[in-house]
Amino acid sequence: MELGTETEAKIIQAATEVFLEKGKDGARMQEIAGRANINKALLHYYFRSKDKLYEKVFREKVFRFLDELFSSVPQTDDIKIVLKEFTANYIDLISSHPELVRFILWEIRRGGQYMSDALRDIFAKHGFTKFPFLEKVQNAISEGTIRPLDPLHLIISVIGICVYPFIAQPLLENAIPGIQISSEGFLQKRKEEVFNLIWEGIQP
Amino acid sequence: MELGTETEAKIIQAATEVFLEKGKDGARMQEIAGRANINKALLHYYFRSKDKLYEKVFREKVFRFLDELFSSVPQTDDIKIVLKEFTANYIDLISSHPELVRFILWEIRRGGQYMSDALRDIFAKHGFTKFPFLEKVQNAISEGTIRPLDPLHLIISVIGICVYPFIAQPLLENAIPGIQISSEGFLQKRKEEVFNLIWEGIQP
DNA sequence: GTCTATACATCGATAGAC
DNA sequence: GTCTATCGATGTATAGAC
Repeated sequence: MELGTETEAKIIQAATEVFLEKGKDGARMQEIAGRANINKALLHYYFRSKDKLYEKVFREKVFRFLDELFSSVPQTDDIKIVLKEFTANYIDLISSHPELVRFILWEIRRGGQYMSDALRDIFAKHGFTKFPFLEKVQNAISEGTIRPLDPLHLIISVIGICVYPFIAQPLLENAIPGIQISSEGFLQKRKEEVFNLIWEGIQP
Repeated sequence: MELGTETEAKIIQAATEVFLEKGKDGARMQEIAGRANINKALLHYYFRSKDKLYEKVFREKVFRFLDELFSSVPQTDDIKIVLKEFTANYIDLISSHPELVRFILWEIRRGGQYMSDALRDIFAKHGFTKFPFLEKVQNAISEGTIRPLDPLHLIISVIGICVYPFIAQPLLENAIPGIQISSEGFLQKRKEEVFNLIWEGIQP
């Protein structure tokens, strides 16, 4: 388990920037080398190919993101607190890594294999056998805290509600004058509206 | 206003396929020519460059999609019917073009200019001055049919809920064994769960 | 309009000096 | 480890015969 050299770190840094901006196919090894202030040959010395470099960058970025995401699932069994905190944390997390959304979208469009692998790794690391959410929702239904519903669909909806504004960010900011998705004001309001909609939507 | 030749249609068809599969940068003119059963030279005869061809394909595809989407907003003022029909229609529409959705979203994260242009054109064509939804929601709030909330956030949430399963489709189908996003069973269930969550979520 | 042949640039990747 | 130089493949685009 090495820490990696300084040059390696510079390459990863530069590669991340370029891959995020241009996508895998649009990215050029020349540009990555340029931003890292080295030459192309050195890129291939450290990482064997463009594919390997991309995989390394993607895995690292996404793994950290998912790790942070799943660490933000509250420990309590109180479904109201779980939902409130998770949505707020999730929105905060995404808003502080807006570029990453594009990266992940790109990868999913390509088939989503890396993402699935990363998810599996995260599950293994945290010892999950299923979405940590799922069980809490099922329990809440059994106890009658929330109305009967399909937990899987609820989770999909919650994630969709949280993540969509950031996916559509350029479009929304272009189509709706004055809106600023990443502004503190919008995020604050968004968290309230999201939680209210979901919470009211699942009352018995 | 010509109808275009048969060859032109073949090219558009092939180009659409390849661009959707590989993205703009990943697409190769050679492959497009191959699928259209012509040679590369003819591509440049009909469309001057790869850029022009891409723009043409994207604009056409997206315009039709948005046109269909906005045509599916029900005419009635009954907010319950509006929501029920719109979500159902929207989910149906997306499920019949899942690759297009992922493509559009990726394109949006690239800057979204084409999309914004297309949106503006659609608004102009239908004579909208704002989201047709917005006014209906505002009226429903004034009449007390639904609780006070921010209409803009509601719309964002509704769209997010509908579209997200298809964005994450490859990931979901990989991570959750047995799930089939585009299957009739899932879609049917999805429509019910989505409407229930939203409708219950906005009750006074 | 459609083809073959080819120009020209750029890509990822490698060889070899230091 | 780091560089220059360059390879072979492939990309977009064009010239010119038919």
